[in-house]
Amino acid sequence: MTKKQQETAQNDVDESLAAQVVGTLPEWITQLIQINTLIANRMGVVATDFHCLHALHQDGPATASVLAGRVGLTPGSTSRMIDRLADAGCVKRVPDPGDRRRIVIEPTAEGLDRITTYYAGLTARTHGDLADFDDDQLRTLLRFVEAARDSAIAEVDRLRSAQPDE
Amino acid sequence: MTKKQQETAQNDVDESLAAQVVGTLPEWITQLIQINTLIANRMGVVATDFHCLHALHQDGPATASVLAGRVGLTPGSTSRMIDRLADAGCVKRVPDPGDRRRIVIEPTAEGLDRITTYYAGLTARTHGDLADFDDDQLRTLLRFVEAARDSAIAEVDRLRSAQPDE
DNA sequence: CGCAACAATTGCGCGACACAATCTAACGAG
DNA sequence: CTCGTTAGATTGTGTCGCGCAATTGTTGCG
Repeated sequence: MTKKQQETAQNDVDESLAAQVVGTLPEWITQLIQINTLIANRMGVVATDFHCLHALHQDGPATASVLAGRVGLTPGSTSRMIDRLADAGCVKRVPDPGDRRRIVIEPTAEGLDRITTYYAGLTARTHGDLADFDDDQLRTLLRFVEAARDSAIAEVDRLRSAQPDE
Repeated sequence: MTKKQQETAQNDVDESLAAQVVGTLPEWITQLIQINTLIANRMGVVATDFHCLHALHQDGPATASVLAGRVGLTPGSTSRMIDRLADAGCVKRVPDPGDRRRIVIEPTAEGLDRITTYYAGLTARTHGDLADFDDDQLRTLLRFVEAARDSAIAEVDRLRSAQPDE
């Protein structure tokens, strides 16, 4: 438990710590999913809609089909989802002048405001949690979070492309 | 950018780093939700069912009504969800000998196996990500993840209890 | 011995999603 | 220039999960 450990001991602790981190993540994820659902319901939309609004915010405006690929929905479901988000005033359909088949979906200022507003509670808590860490530690956290995000993206791609039961 | 900074400069960097972490989290969450949905579909159940199975795994067996409270569903929906999970062989209903009204839901070994199996991909990636950090850094990560999990739990409680539009 | 309270389960309607068909627009071949 | 093909978005149709309310079985209290 001291700071100076042999490599073996350190490896043991290392694995134990890593396992603890990995074990805590699902508990965290479970709660985050709950939060997303609760926030979406408050916005008068479904969790998927909120997810879509997130995707628009993060990766920028996109057409319906591209958006369908991002959130993992069929084009038909995406079209109706856009209807709901548009009715809620969160997104707007912008026809593409260059190609009249394409219709770009972009979030409205109101839609983006709602994301930050409804997320404010969790954001504040997270900032509070981060206040306990110094600069170097924050860099460590950022490095991990970014790596975990990239891993999650890779895992989504794998699950999407791989055949079921394989 | 050097290691010796005035307090003001350090605070600036600090806030910037914290903001980066906070900003990255939603992107991560979005992917994690996707993964949960994809995994659930592969298991032949809905995302909510998988969520419920998680809750059983984390907090132990529970009755239907308690479970309903954990996952945020009505008792009726919970009952049918248990039907689906039972059909899939992931949980079993165990009558309480002491109170014949109560029926305890507990995950089967097969159900727990499926969680670890389907999560194996992401778990492996996460372990790979964590391999880049030393012991002290892992402690930092663990501390943050646990704090974030607790904050998420607190936020769920807040959103549940608070009135809509407030 | 009723009678209220509790726990789990169904009857019912709403709505989100997948699948397939439809419609418009752009592109390419002759 | 015209027609067939492709791409993109939308709309019928069915399925199914969920919330709400009523029902059944069980416990405990007066």
